[in-house]
Amino acid sequence: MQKDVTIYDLARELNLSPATISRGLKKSNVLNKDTVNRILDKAEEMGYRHNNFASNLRNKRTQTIGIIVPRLNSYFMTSVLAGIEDIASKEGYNIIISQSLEKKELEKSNVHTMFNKRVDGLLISLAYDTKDIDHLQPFFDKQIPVVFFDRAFPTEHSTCVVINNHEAAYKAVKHLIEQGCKRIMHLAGNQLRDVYTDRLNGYKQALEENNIAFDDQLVHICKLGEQDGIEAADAILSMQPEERPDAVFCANDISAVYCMSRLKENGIKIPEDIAFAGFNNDAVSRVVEPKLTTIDYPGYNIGEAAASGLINILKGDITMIKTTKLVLQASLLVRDSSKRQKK
Amino acid sequence: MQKDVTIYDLARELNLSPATISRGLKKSNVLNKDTVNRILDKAEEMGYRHNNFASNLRNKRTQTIGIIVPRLNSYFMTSVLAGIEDIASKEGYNIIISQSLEKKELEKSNVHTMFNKRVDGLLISLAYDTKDIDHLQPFFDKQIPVVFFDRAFPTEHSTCVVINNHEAAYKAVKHLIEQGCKRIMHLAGNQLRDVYTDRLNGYKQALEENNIAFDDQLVHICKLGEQDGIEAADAILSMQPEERPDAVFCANDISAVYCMSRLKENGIKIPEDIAFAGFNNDAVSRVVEPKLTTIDYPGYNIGEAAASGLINILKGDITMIKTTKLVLQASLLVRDSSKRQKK
DNA sequence: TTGTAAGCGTTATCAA
DNA sequence: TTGATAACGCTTACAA
Repeated sequence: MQKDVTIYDLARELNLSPATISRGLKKSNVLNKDTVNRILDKAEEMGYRHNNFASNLRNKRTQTIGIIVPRLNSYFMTSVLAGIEDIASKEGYNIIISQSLEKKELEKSNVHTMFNKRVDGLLISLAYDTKDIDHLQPFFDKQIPVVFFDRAFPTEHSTCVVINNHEAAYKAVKHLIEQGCKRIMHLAGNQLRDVYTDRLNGYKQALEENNIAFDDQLVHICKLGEQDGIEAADAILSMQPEERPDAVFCANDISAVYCMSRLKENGIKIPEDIAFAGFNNDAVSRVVEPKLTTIDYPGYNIGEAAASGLINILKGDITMIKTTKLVLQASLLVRDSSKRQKK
Repeated sequence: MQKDVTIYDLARELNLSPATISRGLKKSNVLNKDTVNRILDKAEEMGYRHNNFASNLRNKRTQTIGIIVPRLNSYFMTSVLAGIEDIASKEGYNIIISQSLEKKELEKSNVHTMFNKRVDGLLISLAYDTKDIDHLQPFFDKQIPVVFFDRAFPTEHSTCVVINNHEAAYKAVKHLIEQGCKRIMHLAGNQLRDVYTDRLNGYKQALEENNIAFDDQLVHICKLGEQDGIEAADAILSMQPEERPDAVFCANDISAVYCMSRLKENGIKIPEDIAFAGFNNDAVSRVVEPKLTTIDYPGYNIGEAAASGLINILKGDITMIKTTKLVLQASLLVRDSSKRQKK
C-alpha cells in the first residue's frame, strides 16, 4: 500500500505552506485565484485525496447523518432512503444506515454504534416493539438532534415527520362503507406505535360517522406479516357465513394480500363477498388479483422532509426546532379489490 | 455541546499514562488485570467514548467495508446485505452502502466516494449498463481489495461470488420441456452482464439437448422491468395463435409476473396455454396467481461468502486471493405456473 | 494574500 | 507491567 499524498506533499511541490494548501483545496476566496487553481491542479495531478479522519478530528464534526430503520425491504423504506439521500448529498452530508429488524435490542445497539460514530444527527423510525426511548438519552444529553419519521415517539426533544394516519385510514374505511360494506374487519398493528393506533382510530371514526357499531371482535391486532394475514383469513373462514365480515381493512399491504389469497383459495369472491383495502402501496398490491385498494404512502417526501428538517437544525435554524411535528399527505388509491358498485 | 471525555481525562483521574489507558480500553493482556478493570469502570463512569477518527488517523485503517449495489429494493438484495452485515459485524467491520440505481455514472461517483472514505475493501454488484471497470482503477492501483458478487466482471484483479446461472437456467428450461413445452420464449437481461448471458446459454443448452431448434425470434432482450414484461405479453398476443410460445422463461420474477398477468387478462390460461418460469424467488413470485416457478437465489449465502472472502483478503489470507471465483448453488422451485402434468 | 505553529485523540515504539 | 514521546493529516488563530 503506497503512501497517501498529503497537503504537505502538495505544499512542498508548490513551495507553499500547508495552510495555504488547505485553504486552496476548499477554494477559499481569501486566496489568490491563481494560487487556488495551481493547488487544485496539482492535487489532481498527484492523486491527492482528502483525509476525513484528520479533518473530522480537528473539526469535531463528521458531516454524517445516521439512519436507523426497522427494515430495508419495503418499497416504502427504499423511497424514504432515496429522499434522504438526495437532500443529504446535496447538502454535503454522508449517511450511514442500519436496520433494527423490528427488534428493540438491535435498535438499541445500533443507536449506540451511531453515537460512537459521532453522527451529527440521527433519523430514526422505531422498531415494532420499542416501548420507550431511553436508549436515545445519550443523544439528548449531548444535544445531538434526533428526527423521527413514520414510526415516531411523542417527545418534546425531537421533531417528527409523519403522515396523517388517522385521516388516511378514515378515508379507506369510508370508501369501503360507500361501497356498501357494513361489517368491516380491521387487521391492526402493534398499538405501541402511533401509526397503528391512529389507523385504528380512523377506522373507528369512519364507523361511528356512519352509524356502524364498533365491534372489537372484528379488530385483530397482529404483526401484519404474511402469516398473520393467513391466520386472519382462517379466522374468517371458521365463522358462520352470516357472521363473516363483508370487508377487511388492513394496516399494511402484505397482510392484506396474504389474507385475500387465502380466502380466494377457499372460494370467497373478492370484492363481491369481501372487499379489501390495504395500506402502503407496496409492489405486491399491484400484482395480486384483484389489485389491492390501498393508501399511497409518500416515502420519498417523508425522506426529504426528515432530512431537510434535520439539516436545518444542524445549521442552527431555530424555526425548524419549534416545528415539532410535520404532517404529510397520503392519498387513497382505489383499485378492484374494493370496487363493488358498477356505475 | 460539552467536551468529550478522552483517554487523557481517564489518565488524570486514575494516575496512569494515556498509553496505559489506551491499552486498558482494548483489554490488552499485557496489562495487570486489575488495572484493566479499573480503566474500564472509570471509562464507563465518565461516559468515555472511543474516537474513531483519531484512531483511524493513527492506524490508517477504517474497519469499514463499502458496498455498492444496483438497488436495495429486492428481497434478494436485502438478503445479501443481511449476510454481509452478519459476517462483517462479527469481524468488527462497519459497512456503508450506496445504490447505483442501475446507472453507470452514479456507480462511478459512488466508487469515488467510497475511495475517499477510505474503505478497507469494496463489495460491488455492477449496474445494468456498466461496460468496463475503469472506475475501479483507483482501488486496484492502491491494492484495496474489491470483491464482486452476483453481477461480476471478469478480471484478474478480484475475487467474485456468483451462482451457476447457466446451470440454474438450464434446470428451469429443462423442467419446462419435461412439462411438454416445445416452443419456449426467453425474456433475457442485458447481455453485458454475465448473469444474463449465462442464463441465455443455459436456456440454449436445454433446448439443444432436447432437440429443439433455437429460434432467436423467441429471445427478447430487455431491462426486465414491469413494463418489459407487459410488452413481451403484448408481443405474444399479437402473434398468430399457432406461432405463440407454449412457455416463457424469464430472467427475473418481476418481468415474469407482469407478463403473466397481462396474458391472463387477455384470456390466456397459465400454465395450460403458456407455462411460466422466473428467476430469483422474489416475494411477488409467491403472491401472483398461479404461483410462479422460479430459481431460489441464495442471497444470504452470497452475502456471507462475499464478506468472508473480502475479510480474509484483508487479513492477508493468501489462499482466498487465489480463489478468484466462488460458485454457490441455486435450486429450482417448481410451483403452479409450470405444472402441466397431473400425476 | 500567505505563513507559523499548536492542537484534535489515539497508538506504536522504545525505554524503564 | 507501565510511561514518554512522536506521529497520523488537517484546520485555524494569529502573525507577517
